[in-house]
Formats: sequence, C-alpha cells, structure tokens
Amino acid sequence: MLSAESGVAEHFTFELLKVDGPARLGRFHTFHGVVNTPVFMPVGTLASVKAMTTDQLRHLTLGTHNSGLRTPEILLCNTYHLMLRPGIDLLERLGGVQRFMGWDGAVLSDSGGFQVFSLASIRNVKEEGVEFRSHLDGSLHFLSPEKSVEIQTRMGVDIAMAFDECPSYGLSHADVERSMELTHRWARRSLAARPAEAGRHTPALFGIVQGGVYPDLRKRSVEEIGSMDFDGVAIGGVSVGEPKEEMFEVICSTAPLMPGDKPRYLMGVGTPEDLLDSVAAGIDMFDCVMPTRNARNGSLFTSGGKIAIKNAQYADDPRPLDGECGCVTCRTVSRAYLRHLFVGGEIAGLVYNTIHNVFFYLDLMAKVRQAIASNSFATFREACLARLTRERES
RNA sequence: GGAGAGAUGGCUGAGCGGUCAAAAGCAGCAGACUGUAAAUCUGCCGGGCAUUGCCCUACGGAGGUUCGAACCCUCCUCUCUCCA
Repeated sequence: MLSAESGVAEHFTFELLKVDGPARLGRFHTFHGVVNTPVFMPVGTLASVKAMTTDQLRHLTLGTHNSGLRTPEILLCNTYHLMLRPGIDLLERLGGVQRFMGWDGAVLSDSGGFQVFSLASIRNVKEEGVEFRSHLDGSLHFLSPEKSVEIQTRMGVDIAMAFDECPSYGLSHADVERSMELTHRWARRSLAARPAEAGRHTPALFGIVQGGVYPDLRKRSVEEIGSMDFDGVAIGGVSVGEPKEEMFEVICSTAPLMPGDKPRYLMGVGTPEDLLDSVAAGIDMFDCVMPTRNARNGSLFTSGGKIAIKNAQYADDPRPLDGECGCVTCRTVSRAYLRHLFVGGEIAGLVYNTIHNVFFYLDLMAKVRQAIASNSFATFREACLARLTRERES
C-alpha cells in the first residue's frame, strides 16, 4: 500500500493494481469501504443525489443483479452548500453527512472553491480567504483554507478537497498565474490545517492543480501540488467554458506529471466520451453533474448515444431506453412511458431518468475497469466511442 | 319574457382606429446542459417564398363608416350572467 510509506492520512490508502498504457486500475480504502478506480462519483451537493432516495441509489438494478460495481461506492457533497443549509453544527450533531443521509459508502466533499467561481457575483476573494454572501438569504460568510478543512472534517467525509480558486476561462496569463499562486498558498494552509490528533476522524486531503489553459502554469502547478503531502491530486479549473481541445490539452499534459502513487482526480468532468478519453490519459476519479442534471432535463445517455426523451419520436416506442442496460428503468419501463412521465411533469420520470443515467455512468466505469484488467482498454474505448458518437438510427 | 356581458391564432387570454400576423401563459416542435443558486434555460410556433424583406389568409357571419378596422356603426348567429 503506497500511502503507508508516504504517511499521510492514516485511514486512507491507495493501491495501483495495474496499468494498461497510461490507463490505471486501482482502489483506495476509506472509513466507508473500498473504492475501485477509475471511478465516477455521482454528485450529491446537498447530501442528496437529486431526484433519488439514498436507497434507490443503492439499488439501481434489480434483484441479484445488483453488483458492487454498479452501485456507487463514493458520492460527492459540497461544503459551501451544506454550510449554508442545513449548517455544519447541525450536520455534526446528527453524525455527519453519511449518517444524515443514510449512506454507508464513502463521501468526498468539494471545498467550496468552485462556488467562489460559479457564484462570482456575490463574493470577495482575499489572501486570507473568501468573503461571500449566501445566495439563499444574503447573509455574510467567510471561507478560508482552514475553515474549509475544519468544516469538511466536521462533516465526517472520507476525502476533503483543499480550498482553491477556480479562475474563469478567458483570464490573462498574469491573472491566472496570480490566482494559481493563491491556490498554492491555500493548498499549504489546507494541509497545515488538518487535525493532528490521532484517533480523530481525519479525512484524506486532496490538492488541486490550477493554471487555466496555460501549459507552463499547469506544469508549475502540478509539480508544486504534486510535491505536497496530499493523499490525492486533482485537476481543477477545467470545463469552465474553454473549447474541448484546450481542455484535453490540459488533461493530457497534466496527468502524466501527477504523482503515480496517488489517486488522480479530474474535477467536474464530464461526458461519457470525456471519461473514456481521460482514463486513457491516466485519470482515476471523476465527478460531474451531467448524468443527474441531464436526467432531470430529459437527456438520457445510452450505449448508442444520447436520447432526448421528450422528442415526439419516442411517444409510441415500446422498447427499453437502452436494450443493453441493466438498470431498474431499462428493466421495467419503455421509452414511451418515460416520455409520458417526462412530458406530463411526473416526478417519477425524473427518478427513472436519474436511476438510468447514474447507472449508465457507473456501468461504463465498471466496464472500463474490466477492460483495463484484461489489457484491452484501448480497444474497448474505441468501440465505445464509435457507438456513442455514431448517428442514431432509431 | 326582460336586462346586461361577450365571441381574438390548438387552449386560456391581452389588445379597443394606424407602430397588429396580433402581448402573455399553456400546449406543441426542437436544442443546450461538464467540482449543481438548474424538475432549468434557449429557439421556433397561420401559410408560402425569400438576404434585410415580400405575398396570401386571418380576430363569430354579412354589410357599412374611414385614406386606414380585431378595434366604430347596423343586422344576423351563438355563448354566459342576472331578473321574472
């Protein structure tokens, strides 16, 4: 176990099991079980994967077909959102996020850094931290590296993210450099802020590489963050509006420079195609709002490409959404029914859609892992991409 | 039987002399969504051409006033409310 030597968070260990080209097969151990990588982490910002109960999340497929590979092993939640509602005191009193939501798997919390970016109109970034107004009631709050680590620790998560600044796309080299250096200073402060006492539930801590779309900055950032005593390293500041080619330039140039003995996490990405391409670049962890949000907006992922379930062509379509899919949705109802529910504004439609999309992502990653295990990832990826992107015939 | 109100594009419903092919919402048809202020947002939505633009058919029906009418007048048809 690699992290035994690096001596970071005592409950967190990462094992790199196998490589297939740059693609990596691994697993890490947390307070709440083992997580097999490459992994996709469904987003549950407010301690809830939207439109799903925790139990539905555990049972995305029927009966005995429920496999550990197709049940999420780790979820995301968000520091910023949870500190505003329901509040950290309450969350801590009720036993942390996991207990709160009845979830026994692992949880990774985002530090709130992304909200500094996405809620830019109501914040003020300083060296010390970020002062911002709640989007809920306008009240004034403050988040710093120390505060963020403290909150994430009190939430009881398995993996905490360092507090970073996510610069928006289009900023100058000088501005991104300034922002990146701030992120680096905040990274050191995040590490220093980790509770030292033994026996305390101390989350693993991941650092975040920034640097925008500038190769020299990315290189500097990954070297700097990679040399710090983090348990994992993430690429942040990506898919914030930049063209896809630029995003992959960043991923492909950064991933090989990330420490090989720690999990490599690409934040906020992406489409099924993005996941395949990023695994090929050596990424181990992903999270993205896309499967859940798109599900609620009627955009469903299938092995043959995307389906907009509200489209008239599905009104009379008796087939399952994806004939190859083993999720509850595909095993129990038709496209026609899903369209009917969605068009009618039925809540069950959102539930079925979300079950499917989350399952699709988890299933895709399970197949990715199998492919790497059998040294056939390149072939698998190509076959997958060809089907995902071809013209849909039916 | 009497008194009043009203009929507008698939529906609800604004407009009450020109800037009206006609607000808005709904329905319909598409599209977007990448560390979630999102069950959200955007576009199209009488027909036919077309580069701005043009032509046709349209505001219950038939006439009329006017340079010009969904808007004013007359009659007709139908609907609703109230009083007998």
